[in-house]
Amino acid sequence: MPPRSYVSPARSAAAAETRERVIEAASRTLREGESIARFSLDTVAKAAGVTRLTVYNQFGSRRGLLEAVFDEIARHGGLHQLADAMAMADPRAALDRMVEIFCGFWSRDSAVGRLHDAMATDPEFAEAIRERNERRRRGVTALTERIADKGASPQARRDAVDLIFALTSYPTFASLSAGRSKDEVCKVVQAACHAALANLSDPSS
Amino acid sequence: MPPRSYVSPARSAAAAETRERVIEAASRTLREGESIARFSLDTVAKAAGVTRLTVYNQFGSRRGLLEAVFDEIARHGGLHQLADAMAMADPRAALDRMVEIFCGFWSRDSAVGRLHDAMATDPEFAEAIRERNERRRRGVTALTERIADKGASPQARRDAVDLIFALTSYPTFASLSAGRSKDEVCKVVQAACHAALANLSDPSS
DNA sequence: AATTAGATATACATTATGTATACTCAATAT
DNA sequence: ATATTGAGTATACATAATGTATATCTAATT
Repeated sequence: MPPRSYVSPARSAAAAETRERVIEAASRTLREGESIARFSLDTVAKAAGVTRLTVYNQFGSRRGLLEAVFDEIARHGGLHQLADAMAMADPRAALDRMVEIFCGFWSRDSAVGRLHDAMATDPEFAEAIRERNERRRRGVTALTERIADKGASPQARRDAVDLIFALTSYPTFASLSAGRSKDEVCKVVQAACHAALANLSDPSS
Repeated sequence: MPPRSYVSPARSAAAAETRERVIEAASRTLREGESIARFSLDTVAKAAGVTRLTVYNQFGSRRGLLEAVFDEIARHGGLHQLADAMAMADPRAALDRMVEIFCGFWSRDSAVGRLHDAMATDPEFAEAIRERNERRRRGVTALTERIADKGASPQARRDAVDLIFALTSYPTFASLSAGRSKDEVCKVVQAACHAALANLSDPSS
């Protein structure tokens, strides 16, 4: 008697909707809660109107849920604009645009801050987020290579990339956000990035 | 029958020694453990050869212990050199020295990284650490004011201060430390700080 | 009409923090 | 000398969170 497994459009649609509802409840809980420490699956489940076990059914673990929330935020965070930015003719303008896009991303949903907090307590989640940040690093590297003079040393290039990577990170954005609008932070970061690149084109150093 | 309370030199000395031993065990546990999540008072107590309740006796809470560890690290972290640095005649040289001192501090004991992780889960601990960082901010502010031209706008000064504050923070240090020695990180940060100050003295912008 | 996927109900194991109470023992005070 | 005190211990308990296990319910499919 072979099991007659099947896929059910109605069922999987309902499951997908449940999943969405849980993710929505989770990001809302992250946004409104004052610390990642108070973020429990129990709270999320209640907010979504499901059982805690349903959350485990859908995401496997707390970590799985957090990753799903991050990916959802990333989907609506405007990162798709990066492709256009990278395609710009002027690499310096492209970098400015990239900074703008990431400032928009970091500021769009305050849950990203809480997710960065979650990196501290869950090394595997931290690794997952770091991997997602590699895209930003690759973008910075590509633009830096396009900007750098032929004579610029590999070390100078690496320094510029790593510095710009740090400048465009969430922690830097959060630090500069005290008393500044998103656009103001953006300008400060852009200026700092310009300065980081100055060493690569001006051989006077 | 009034209670005849008293202070015992021998007892309080023994208690102080116990306290030291617990702090030492805690920082070692932080250093060797791979995540703040695995840092429990139970582990620390066993490592120190005392009971968990003794830890509560001495520090009141997990948070109290973490603050004590941070303060102990700060005591031996070379921050006392800041006074000399601030007294230097050339404010730019003073800032370079300040960056050097903080790079030394962040790199001296890897437990500081774990303590910064603990900020994510405990808002009150985070606030306590932020207060201790205010000293750095004040230092940066004072030096920036000494460096800035008379014509530099208040906003430009604030931007420089906040950027340098972010550049000299632990997260930036940790980010730049991937594949770099302490001294190499120091040089990168110093150069970035110089660039952040350029806008304040060169009216060509 | 039987079966299946998703969700629920209930229970349990484990790990932490934090509090409470009674106890041991060496260091003090009278 | 002897009672008392402070630091640490032993044991127990309350609470909260993650994660696993098992049986059950219900609507969608075959």
